[in-house]
Amino acid sequence: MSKIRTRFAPSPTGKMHVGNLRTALYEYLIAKHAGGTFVLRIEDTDQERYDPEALSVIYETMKLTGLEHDEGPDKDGGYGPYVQSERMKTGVYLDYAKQLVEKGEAYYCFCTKERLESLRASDKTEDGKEIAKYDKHCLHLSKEEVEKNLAAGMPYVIRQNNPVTGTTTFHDAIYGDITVENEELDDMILIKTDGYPTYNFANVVDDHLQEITHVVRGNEYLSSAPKYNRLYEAFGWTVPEYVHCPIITDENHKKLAKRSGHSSVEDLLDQGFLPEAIVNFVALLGWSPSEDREIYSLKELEEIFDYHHINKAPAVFDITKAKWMNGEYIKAMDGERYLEYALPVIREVVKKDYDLEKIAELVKTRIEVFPDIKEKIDFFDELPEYDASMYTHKKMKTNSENSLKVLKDLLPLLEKQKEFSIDVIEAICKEYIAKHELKNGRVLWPLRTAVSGKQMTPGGAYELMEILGKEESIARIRKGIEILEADLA
RNA sequence: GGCCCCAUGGUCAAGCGGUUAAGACAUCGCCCUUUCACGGCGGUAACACGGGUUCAAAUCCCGUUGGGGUCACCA
Repeated sequence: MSKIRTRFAPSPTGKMHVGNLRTALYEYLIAKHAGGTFVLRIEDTDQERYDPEALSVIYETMKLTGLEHDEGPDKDGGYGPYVQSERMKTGVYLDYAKQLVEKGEAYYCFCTKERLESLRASDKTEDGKEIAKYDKHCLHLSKEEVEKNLAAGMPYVIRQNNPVTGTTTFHDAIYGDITVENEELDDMILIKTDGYPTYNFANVVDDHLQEITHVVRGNEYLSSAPKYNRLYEAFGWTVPEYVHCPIITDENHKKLAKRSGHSSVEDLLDQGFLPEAIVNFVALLGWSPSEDREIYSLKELEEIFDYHHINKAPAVFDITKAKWMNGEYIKAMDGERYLEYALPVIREVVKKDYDLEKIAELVKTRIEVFPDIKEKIDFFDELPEYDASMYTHKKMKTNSENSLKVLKDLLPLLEKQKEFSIDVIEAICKEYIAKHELKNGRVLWPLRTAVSGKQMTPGGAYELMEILGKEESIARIRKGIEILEADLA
């Protein structure tokens, strides 16, 4: 068996869509699983939408997610160039297109855009949708006419010449054999007026020349696959293994689009997702391992990935589950790297001179994505306004009166302390609790409330007081006493 | 609208003719606990419908319904 070669062939036209990432990931996994080669090829045949920034986004994303290519524009493997605009300069696409013309599998077309538009306009369905299928107008041009037009420098395209009878069948690893009527096949453009090949054509030519064995793509390409297939057959080339993946949709079951807010890797990164969590999650969209497990590193995926287990049905991108998974990754992060991510977020909220690392530690098991941190620590810099009713907790058996007593009793004990470490604070409280034979909650609830002004905090009274320090803690307890006294008055 | 694809809980999904129809997220309850989380335990919840084939169908076939995709000198 020949060596497996897969390729990721993005167009640098915008952000990296999660569907693209998944395609890239599967291509990568198929190659790596079999010890094959993963190629990066840049398909920049659309000079109008070309965006140099998008190009760096591609490299950046690949690097971040660990999908390292074995060959590409920056890594020659003998199958270059790996950028289509550069390949075009070699004239390959035009040469191959001409070969097809000679075989009668393609033809020159001089139709203007205006004619094509009126063609579409004249062929509308009831609901007003256009049905676009070229009418083979230029197929019937005589050789002389073609030559004359060419010599006159008339703009032209080259179109594929599909038969109007019979059927075409192609094979897909996931969907099996699919057959369509040739009548349905549009004579798609191979070479554009600007001389560039279309994606459709360049893709086939390059995949052949670069000896790509497995072609993964989203199933939105399923309907054009027969046309690609005909191209391979027209050339007499071996058809690669097609692997069409189910589409990724939003919660409304529509193709995941920008408006969802999380359609691109960039969006996800901005929202505080970890690259490895994104990879893990996306791997499991439309594919599942045979064992019952959810968390996989890229390395582990390489070992177990089997593209035959890819699903057929579209998959909803469930941001809730994605967040859960990200939370799992955060919990498992090593301290140093965690801080790299957490600290900047904490600094946005906490400007005072507190021990930010301690705050980070408190919050680590309580977040799913990093921005979650913010609302959990907003009480550090400034004690929020709060009501005396916060001191009343049924289960803790606390109310304004007994809370007031606790705070008043504890205040002098705490004030005495020189060192305000968690151990010292805890010892004082424990002693007080024991002495009065109280439940922990009876004293710790009021204390935490006073010190934070919130009903939910990361960590408890001890941790918070230690971070806030003696001065601030005492001040907040005093404030609490004030609030309670006002309430009872 | 034509063509193509798809159909197991709210979501991701196991399942390949005989199962008490897994598991995960979400949700609900309990335990742990100074709150919230974490962790642990448990519950609710699914084979779209109708015909076949078969001793036997979530699994195979046909139809219906529903959903999606696609119909560019974009990829």
